[in-house]
Amino acid sequence: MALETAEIRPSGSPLSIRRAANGRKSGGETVDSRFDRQLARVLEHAAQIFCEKGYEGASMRDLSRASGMSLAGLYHYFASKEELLYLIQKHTFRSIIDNLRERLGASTDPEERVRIFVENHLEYFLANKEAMKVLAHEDETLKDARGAEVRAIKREYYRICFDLLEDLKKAKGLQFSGRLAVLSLFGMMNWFYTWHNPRIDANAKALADEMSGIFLYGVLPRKNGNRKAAPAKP
Amino acid sequence: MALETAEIRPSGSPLSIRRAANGRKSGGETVDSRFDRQLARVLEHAAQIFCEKGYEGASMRDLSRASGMSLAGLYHYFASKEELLYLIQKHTFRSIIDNLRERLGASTDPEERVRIFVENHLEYFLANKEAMKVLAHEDETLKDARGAEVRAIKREYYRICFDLLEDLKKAKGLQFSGRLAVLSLFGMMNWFYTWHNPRIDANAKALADEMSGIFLYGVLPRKNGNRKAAPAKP
DNA sequence: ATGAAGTCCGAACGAACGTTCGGTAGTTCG
DNA sequence: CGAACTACCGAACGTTCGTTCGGACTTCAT
Repeated sequence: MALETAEIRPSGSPLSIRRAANGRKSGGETVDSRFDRQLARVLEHAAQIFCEKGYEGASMRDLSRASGMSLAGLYHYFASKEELLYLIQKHTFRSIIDNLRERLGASTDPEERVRIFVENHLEYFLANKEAMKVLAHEDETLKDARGAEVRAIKREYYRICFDLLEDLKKAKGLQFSGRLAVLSLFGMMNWFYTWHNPRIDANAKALADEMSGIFLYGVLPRKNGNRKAAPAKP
Repeated sequence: MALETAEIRPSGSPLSIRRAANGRKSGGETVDSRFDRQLARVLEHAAQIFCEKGYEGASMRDLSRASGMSLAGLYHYFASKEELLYLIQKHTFRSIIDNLRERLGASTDPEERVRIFVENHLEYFLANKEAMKVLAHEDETLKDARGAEVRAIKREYYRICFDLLEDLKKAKGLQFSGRLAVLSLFGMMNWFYTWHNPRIDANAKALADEMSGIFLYGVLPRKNGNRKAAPAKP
C-alpha cells in the first residue's frame, strides 16, 4: 500500500508545505497534482531508507540515489530532512487512526473493540512496515514544534486505546492500572518490527488474535476451560 | 550501579582489546588497573550520550566533552566508535544474564521463575537505564563480527526465557506459541524505556508484578477470584 | 639516573554531511 | 510570441564527522 499524498494543513499553520494541492487540470484525471504524486513517491523511498539505516544514519544522498532524483531536486518538495521525517510520521499516524475509527464502528462489545484495536494496529504495521518502523523507532528524534505535533497525535492514539480499556473495565467490573495495561499492550505490538519474519510468522489476523489472547487472558489457563487458547506451535 | 570494567576476552579473539587487565600493583588495592577504571568511566559516559542522542546522532566530540577527555585521548582506550557500542552492549547483556542466572537459583517453581525473569529484567533496566536503552534501541546498529557476537548473546538470553516458558507449559499442561509469548513478553519489557517516568511509575518490583500478572493471567479476571489484581490507579 | 611503557593532547586529515545557488529545460497562458 | 511558472540539476558552500599523527608529560622497574 502506497503512501498517499501528505495532506495539506490549514492555511496559516507554521508547518504547512509551501504549496497547496491543486486538483485542477483541464483534462484532470486524478485529484492529486503531479507535485503531490512526486512528493508521495519521495516519501515512500524516504520511509524505506529511514527504516533501513535510521534517520540519523540515512543521508540525503542515499535518498537521492533511492528515489532517482538529484540531491538538489529533492529540495523542491520539502524544506529539510527533518520535515521529511515529520511528514512521514504525521501521515502514518493520521492514517492508522483513520483506519481504526472506521473499524471501531463495527462493534460495541468492549472486548471485541480491544481486539479490533490490536488487529488494526498489526495489520497496518504489516501493510506499512517501513513507515511504521520509522514511527516506532524515531519516536524521540523530532524536536520542537514538529515533535510536539506528532507527539500530540500519538497521545490521541494512546487515548483511544486507554478509553477502550476503561470501557472494558467498567463493563466487567475490573480493577487494573489502565496506564500500565495500555503501555504493555503497545510494547507487545510495537516490538513487532524487531522480530517479525514473514517466512515464520503467521498473518496479521492470527498474530493479533494470539496477542489479544495473551493481553486479555494471559498465557495461563483459567480454571474453566473456555478461553481461546493459542494453537501450539508444530 | 556503575559499569564495571569490560571483561577481556580470551587471547586470540579478533575482537579483544589490545591490552590485558593486570590487577597487580606493589600496593595493589583494587583488582582493576587504571586503564580498566578509565575505560569503564568512558563507557559509562558513552552509554549516556548514546542513550540521549542515539548512536549515529552522537559524535565523538560529544563524548569527549562529556567525559572530559580529549578527542585523541579517547582513542587510547578503544579502536573506534563502533567498538565502543560493542563493548557497552556486550557488557550489559552479559551482566544482566549473570544477574538472572544467580536469581533463578532461588526457585524451582515454573511460574515463580518466570516472575523472577521479569523482575530481574525490569530491575536491571531501572538500575542501568542508559545502557539498557542503548541495548534495546541500537539493536540493529552493529554489523559483521561484532554484531554477530552481540546477537548470539541476545539469542542466549531469549533462549533462557523461552525455556522458562516451556517449563511452565509442561508443568501446567498448556498449549501456546512459545515464540509469540517470548516476543510479546520482551515487547512489554523493552518498550519500558519509551515511557517510564520515575515520578509517575512505581518501582521495579511493583511494575514487574503487574507485568507478570498481565502476561500470565491477562487483564481480564478468571472466574474464581484468586488472581493477584493490580491495584486501581487513584 | 635512565629508558621503556603508559597516558593523554593539539592540530590536522580527507571524507561526508545538509543545504543553497544559479541556471536550464519544459509547460502554461494571455 | 513572450512572460511567468514549474520541475529539476551540477556544482559548490561551510560545517562536522571519525580518525590519525607526532609529541609531551608521567610512572615505574632497574
